[in-house]
Amino acid sequence: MSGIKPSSLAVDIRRVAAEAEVSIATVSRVLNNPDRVSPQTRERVLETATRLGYRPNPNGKRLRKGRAETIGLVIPSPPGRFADSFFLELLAGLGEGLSDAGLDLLVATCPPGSEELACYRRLVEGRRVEGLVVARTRRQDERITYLLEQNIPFVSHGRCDLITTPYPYLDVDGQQGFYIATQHLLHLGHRDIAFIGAPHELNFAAHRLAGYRQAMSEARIPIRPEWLLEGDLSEKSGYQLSQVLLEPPEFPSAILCANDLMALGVLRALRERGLKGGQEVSVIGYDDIPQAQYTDPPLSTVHQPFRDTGKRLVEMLLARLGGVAVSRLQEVWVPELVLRGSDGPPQT
Amino acid sequence: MSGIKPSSLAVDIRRVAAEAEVSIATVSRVLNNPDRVSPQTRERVLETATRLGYRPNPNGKRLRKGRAETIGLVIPSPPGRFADSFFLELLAGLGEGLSDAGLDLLVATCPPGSEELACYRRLVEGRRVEGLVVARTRRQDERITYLLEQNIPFVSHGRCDLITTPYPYLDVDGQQGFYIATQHLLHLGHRDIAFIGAPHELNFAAHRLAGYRQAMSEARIPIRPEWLLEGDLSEKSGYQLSQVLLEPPEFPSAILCANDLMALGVLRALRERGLKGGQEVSVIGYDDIPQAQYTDPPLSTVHQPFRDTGKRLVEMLLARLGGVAVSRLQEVWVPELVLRGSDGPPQT
DNA sequence: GCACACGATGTAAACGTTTTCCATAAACTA
DNA sequence: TAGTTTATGGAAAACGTTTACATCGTGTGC
Repeated sequence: MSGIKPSSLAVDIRRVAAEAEVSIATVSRVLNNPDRVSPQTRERVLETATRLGYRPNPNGKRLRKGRAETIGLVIPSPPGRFADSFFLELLAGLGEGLSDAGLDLLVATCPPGSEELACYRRLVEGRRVEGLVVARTRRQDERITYLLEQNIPFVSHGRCDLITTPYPYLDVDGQQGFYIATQHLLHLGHRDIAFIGAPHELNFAAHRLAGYRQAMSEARIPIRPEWLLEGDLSEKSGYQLSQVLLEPPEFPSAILCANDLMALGVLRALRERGLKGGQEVSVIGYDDIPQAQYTDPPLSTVHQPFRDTGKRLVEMLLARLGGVAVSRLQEVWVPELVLRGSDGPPQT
Repeated sequence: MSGIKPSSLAVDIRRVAAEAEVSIATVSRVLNNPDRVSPQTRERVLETATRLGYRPNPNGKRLRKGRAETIGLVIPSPPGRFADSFFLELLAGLGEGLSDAGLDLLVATCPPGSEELACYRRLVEGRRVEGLVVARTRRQDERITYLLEQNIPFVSHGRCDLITTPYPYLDVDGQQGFYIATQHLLHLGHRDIAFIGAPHELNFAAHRLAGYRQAMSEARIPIRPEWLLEGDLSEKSGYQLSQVLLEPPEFPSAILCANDLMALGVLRALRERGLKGGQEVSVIGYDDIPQAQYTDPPLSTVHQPFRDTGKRLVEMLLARLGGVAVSRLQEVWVPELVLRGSDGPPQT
């Protein structure tokens, strides 16, 4: 019951003050407002502080300042295995900027669904975080509305098209990304382009679909409804849906997938049928996950700079915490089409 | 500079006390030692607390209790892309148990190398966490020695063979895993089994290699040094190393890979050379990552229950925090060989 | 030489809890 | 009935900071 006793008592501000023969106020000032104390005492305090290895107790500080000094990220963790490298990359990007700013990163995981909002509530209403990053937005996202309602600083990775109240976001333009990708296929001569989309509640699903639609419509090519599918972003789902696509006597000459994982599934299905990806059927994914370079053929895809995104999200959140207006914290980045081996002209 | 003002003032313990017409001490007792207060006042306090939506300020509590109520995990984030789903799975497992225990999870990311220890120092000496989980241990792991020296509770995912001081760990027996896997190949009739290992500083690298060695030695088959390679766990590395393996006129009939990612690379190399994995060359990986089910052929591998591992790690850390002896917190799990399509009898 | 500002530091009051003491009252024991 | 335990709840002291305010020289302008 007693637990573990710390090896040595931690040194607190009093100790430093006593040792440096100043008041604790001065010690605090040296650390927080260095210019408000004379150079000689500042030096002396600084010296004793480092000598004693003084580290301000974060809880004392947080209590006094009324700040959590922590930002939160909740990661959905579906049952079963999930390898969404997206979140890991985002995490790496976030971590980089945060520790510099002296903020901690609190990560919560929760099964997607009804418990998700409860998880946000715990962080926000329990005052455990002073800001949040929300990722993988849905078209109508209860998390965003909740956070807006609570008036707590946050930044969103991705927009929510159905929410009109302004909020800070950083999005990568999925419509533009797939507009370019589709145009590329069209220029190669494709006309029979199928589309495997993402779950329609996800905001980016609509965007990527819109890009495809826009390019097709501009080229005056009608979209065949049976070639417009919706997957669940998993490799398996891409595999299964392409079975359907490849079944009829006439099948598409190109398949656009809303993410790379599904594209991987499509490539596997092609391989099984003895079809060469990039020759008999072109495939283009979205995200540029690490494996995309190593598929057979290497996957052409739309690159998302997840890590840079994470870094920028931190900057934006910091700005928001500093009081920068929401209107100045809305960014949309243009993604880049990276061509590898899985696309080519249609075979005649 | 002013930042954002909270929409409403948070309700504190005083407010609840006033409203319920008791002292703040009683309110605190109701929440922490419910049986030390009479049923009727307890009910009254509870009612007003929920009515007002009272949530104890974690920083007040932490300061008073001298506990961080937070455990830490530092994730190495090498520059460039890293898709180590391992950490994400672990995270999911950890998260599950932690929030139940009322503990927060602080995640830090840092580039591997010299900065890593500094990151641990920040968490420990800055009293930001009251316990840690360390993962992916090295044979001689400075993190472990540091934490032992600081006498701060932690649990390790994986052992450090070169550290003799006892410490709490949960490991999956890599030696046993690859012993079984190698035996399986031997029973199938293979004699020419190559091994692509992990970086030798990693602790599990030694174990997995030992399992392979043990089985080979028991079968009295000498190991050809040119078939004993070391990769860096990436898909690319597996691909490149298998180029070397497959080059000579006589090449191995089976390749054992210290992780699945490298096995994926081997499968790709095989495919490029028109060799069928599981027929011309058997391949067995380690980890059982999600993609393993979807490779061509599906990858036979040694399953690691990452999520369960994470859950158990939390239990162990909680026990450690509660004062359970280290000797009772050392577990080694036996992994399971899962056979899919990438292994088969050697071709004669 | 005097009022006054100013720079440097100390004093003390928060921040929101938990917990150790007490005080009271009620309920047993002898 | 006196004395002793027991249940209940209040008062107040922490926990380690930051910061508003007070203090005290010291130099400046006139």
